[in-house]
Amino acid sequence: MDNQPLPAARQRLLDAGLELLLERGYHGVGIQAVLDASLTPKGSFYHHFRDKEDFALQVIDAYMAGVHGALDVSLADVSVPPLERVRGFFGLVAGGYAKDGYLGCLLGGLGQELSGVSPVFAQRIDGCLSYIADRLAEPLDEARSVGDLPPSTDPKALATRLVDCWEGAALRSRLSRDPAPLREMLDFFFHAATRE
Amino acid sequence: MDNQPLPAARQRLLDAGLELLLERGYHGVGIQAVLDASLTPKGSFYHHFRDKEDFALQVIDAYMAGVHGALDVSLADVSVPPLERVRGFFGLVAGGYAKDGYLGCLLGGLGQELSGVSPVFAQRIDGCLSYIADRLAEPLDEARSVGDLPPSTDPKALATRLVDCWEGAALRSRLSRDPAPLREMLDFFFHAATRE
DNA sequence: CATCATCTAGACCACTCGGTCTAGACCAAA
DNA sequence: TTTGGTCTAGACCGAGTGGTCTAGATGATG
Repeated sequence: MDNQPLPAARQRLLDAGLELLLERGYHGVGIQAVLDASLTPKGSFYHHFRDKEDFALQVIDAYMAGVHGALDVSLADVSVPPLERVRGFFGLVAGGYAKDGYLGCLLGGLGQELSGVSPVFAQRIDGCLSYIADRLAEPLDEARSVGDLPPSTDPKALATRLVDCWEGAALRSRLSRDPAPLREMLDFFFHAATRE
Repeated sequence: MDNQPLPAARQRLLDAGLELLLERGYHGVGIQAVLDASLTPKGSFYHHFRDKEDFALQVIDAYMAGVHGALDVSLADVSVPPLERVRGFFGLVAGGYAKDGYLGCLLGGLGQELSGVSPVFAQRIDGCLSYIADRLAEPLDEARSVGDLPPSTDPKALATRLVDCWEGAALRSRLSRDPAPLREMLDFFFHAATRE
């Protein structure tokens, strides 16, 4: 059902929306701006999306598709030590941030802006972050098994902490348009987590 | 010069703005909503503030005045061990979050929403976070001196990491309207930082 | 060709936005 | 009492918003 190639206009709108929402936020982007950026008339927009909220939620889905890909790529190679697989994931993500000029993470941006008034967005984005933590918990558990993390480690809790702290570092990176907070946060985190 | 009591209307507007901006964000709050919430006519608003941007920046100043107060209160008592002073600060901040129903931190909220398009807000908010880290670096340095932190600790870097990770936990707390991410993040952080 | 659903095209609408403007209330000083 | 600055009061404005509507282009199928 989803295997047919996406209509061109729909894909153009999602691509433009991803870029614009990351830069300007939900209320900072008018539908007209998305239309202009993607050279698409308004009729097409409302054919493919129910309204602006539906559009933004589908942009989040598109963003998460990229995250899923990065997770699959990073965590698949079991010949790499588990902690390095986790770091590799964040390396891929940071590489994505670089392409946008270090505007941080769409989940953090929309989450901050909308979660005060929209339970729909709040739950959706909270679920996305939980999903990432769940995926990361597996290699962390493996790392504990092979002795790369202390036996007292709770992999799920550690993964949640890692994702949360990453979002904080992503905010700081966005404020300063600088990748340094991301790398420094990972250095601290892995240094700290491996001690006990 | 600043010692005279603030005009009542100005204070009412700032109070209402703080609450509304935290909940709905910059573009989610119209000036009319601030006027309605503070029972103030529009003429007063534009008498006291140049425009909406100026207003939001002054709301940030008001927010930071509270942070300064919390820092002063928490860090002053040298009879308390330095690491407990730092934790005490975050305890006060978390208590403030509780009063709003765990909507997180205004700096994180406005920072995410506006830093993509407004260098003014980006630099202002980055400066606020840096200031907090600077203040926290002092007790962390003291903790290192008395042996509560490893000698290899870089107090300024550790303080910056702490503030960044706190902002990430505050986002998560906002998404779920739950204080747990805040406490868990602090537990992890202090456990980790005190190991070598 | 004829039919019909899908998608493009953009004019149009009601409404809200940030911001301006004028009028007047209030009060201290002359 | 008159003056003049500060602050309140809200009508008003142009621009832009999200969303609707009708018309037509397109393309697969009978």
